[in-house]
Amino acid sequence: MSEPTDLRTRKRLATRQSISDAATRLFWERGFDQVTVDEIAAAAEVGRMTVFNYFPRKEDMFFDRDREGRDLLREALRQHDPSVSPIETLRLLAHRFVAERAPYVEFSAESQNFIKTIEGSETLKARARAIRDELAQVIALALSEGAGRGPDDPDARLAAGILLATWAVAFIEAHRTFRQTQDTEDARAAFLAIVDKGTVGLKAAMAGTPYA
Amino acid sequence: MSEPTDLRTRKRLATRQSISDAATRLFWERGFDQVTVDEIAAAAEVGRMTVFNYFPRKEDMFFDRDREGRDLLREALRQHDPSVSPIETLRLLAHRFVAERAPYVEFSAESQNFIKTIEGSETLKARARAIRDELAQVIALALSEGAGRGPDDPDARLAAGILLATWAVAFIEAHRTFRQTQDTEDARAAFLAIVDKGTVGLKAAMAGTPYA
DNA sequence: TACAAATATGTACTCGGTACAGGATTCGTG
DNA sequence: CACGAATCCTGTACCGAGTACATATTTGTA
Repeated sequence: MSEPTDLRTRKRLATRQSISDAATRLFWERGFDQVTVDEIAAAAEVGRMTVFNYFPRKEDMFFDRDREGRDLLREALRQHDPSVSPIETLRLLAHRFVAERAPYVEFSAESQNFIKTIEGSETLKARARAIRDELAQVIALALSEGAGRGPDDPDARLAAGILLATWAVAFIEAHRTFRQTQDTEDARAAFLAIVDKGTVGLKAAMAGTPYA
Repeated sequence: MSEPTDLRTRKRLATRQSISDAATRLFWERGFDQVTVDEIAAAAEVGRMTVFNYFPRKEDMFFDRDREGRDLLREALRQHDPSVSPIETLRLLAHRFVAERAPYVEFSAESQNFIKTIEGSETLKARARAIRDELAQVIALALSEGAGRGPDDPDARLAAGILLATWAVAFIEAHRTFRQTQDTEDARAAFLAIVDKGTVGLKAAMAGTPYA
């Protein structure tokens, strides 16, 4: 995490950051679809190919921290307390994410704009759905592995699917709440209320499995 | 439903069908991404613009019956027996769909290829996810409306989200089962087992709401 | 038959993304 | 310090989906 002394990597990270910053600014100003990759390249003062070198898809400049989120999730699941059921662990994890204002799980004026930008672009919505499915797969894998079952255990997949559906609805509802009340605490409460409600169902569905 | 005597509409439908047939054949032969719209137009003996006239997106030629499925769902929910809970109605609906071999809910050698084609194309997977979300919205709307709640009632959204997650997992697992056993009945059983398991959870989550 | 509406198509364009190849910079080693 | 090799940056040329716009053709109707 400390500053790399390596000039090459320092430059590389700087270039990447410069592109990301330029892209973020332009997306914020005009919306995702109203910005071309050429404009981003020009704004970041790099060649067009350099942009694609760092961000294979245009959407990757927007969802820049999705890998981070996935790793965070995987890590949290890997070292979970064996005396607590996996599903309960995930519920607590959601609570912790909210409390700690984890990436993508905060409800503020800024995150409001984030949502608006996504909703204004079919491409971004598609990518959001894809990320959601990737997260479900990560969780399904972690669950089945933790239970000593095969990698495509149907129960694990069902649990992960229900869980991500719950989180997604909670996420959207929390932002809707914030939009109406402008109150972060209200939004957090709405988020957790839905997560808890979904968890009740999830536990019921997983009764008799190692996941409940 | 009967043959329209109108020449104009007859021609229009014939053209549409011709494009759809050509596209289906080519997708089947080479996979979605390996076929260009120009090739489809040539195979259907129409101009390229005509293709886009009937199918705004290339994916629409593949998921040609998605509107049909949505309407079917909406219709089935509109006229549901009030003595049965909405969620139970949806569970029975899933059973009925399987029994009646509704579009997209069959497990055969042919549908196997359908799945394989989707899995071979990121574009098709993205579209499948989008359709899934559209279906969730349809159900959420039907649920909230039936209960006299507002159009974005969180409970309805959560129920719809969990339901579609369940159906999606059931769908995938059923196809995986079929791939292994080549037995349609096994696949159906796998499908319904997951649907029922998800429904148990859904009812638990929705306890105290009008949907359970 | 003449006219309006619906349908079919061509041309030209935008934009995201890829293949490939060459140029520049930085790093390690003698 | 010099030199080769790896890494990074960039340009050119291309592909394919999708759109805008204009036009031609066909069909229904007065």
